Amino acid sequence: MTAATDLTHPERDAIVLSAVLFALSDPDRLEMVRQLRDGPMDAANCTALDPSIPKSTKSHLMKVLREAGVIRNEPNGRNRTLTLRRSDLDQRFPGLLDSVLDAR
Amino acid sequence: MTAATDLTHPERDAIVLSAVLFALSDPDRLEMVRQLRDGPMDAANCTALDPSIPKSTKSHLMKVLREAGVIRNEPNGRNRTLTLRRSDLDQRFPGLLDSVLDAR
DNA sequence: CCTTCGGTTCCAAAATCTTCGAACGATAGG
DNA sequence: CCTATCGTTCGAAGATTTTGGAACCGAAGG
Repeated sequence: MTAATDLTHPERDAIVLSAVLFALSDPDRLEMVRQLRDGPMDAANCTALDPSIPKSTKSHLMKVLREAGVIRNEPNGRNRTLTLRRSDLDQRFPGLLDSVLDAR
Repeated sequence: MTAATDLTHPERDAIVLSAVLFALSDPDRLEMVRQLRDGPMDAANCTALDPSIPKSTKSHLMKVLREAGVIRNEPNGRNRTLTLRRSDLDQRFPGLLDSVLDAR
């Protein structure tokens, strides 16, 4: 049934460089990724640069990151847990994520 | 009159991460950057994935890379020399360029 | 000079992305 | 059950990018 709770994620080997770079090229999306650096978070606590954006907009930002393979978005009770796909990204594109996150 | 030969380039410290990631997120642009990895090239020899694209389109691809601070584009006789701004990028975002170029 | 050879600029059309309200879905709690 | 909460999906409008033809520009060569 592909309920709204089962979102699709690309396999590690299907992650595409261009899509990852594009996903990270937006400041709001990058900010969210930075917040996930130290571990998973509930979506509610993970905010974009402007925390007052509508939820549909925020949902779309998460979607771009998820479809690019940057984050995982899984149901967790009545909210959702976001996880940075660190090891998948590190294996596929060694050094990329760290260099982006370390950039000031 | 700011001749067409004097194109503007951002200072090293003015290079913005988002713009660099965006510029590299296009396969055609990335291909051109890869070709510059081993040294400067004449623009005529540096091609996108599809070598038959119109010259105005190619010029636009180069513009995005240049304005993001990824490449330098300087007049050279009656053509132009493209140079990857490797040291500027390495100083500003250590490891980023290599990790992108090393990605298969 | 005049022409040719790269390449840029201008401009408008097409394609893609972003934004956000409204409707919907699933879960936990009363 | 019923409801409130958190998030996704839909759809349409707005903004940004991409594309490519036509005009233009400077440098080199006859």
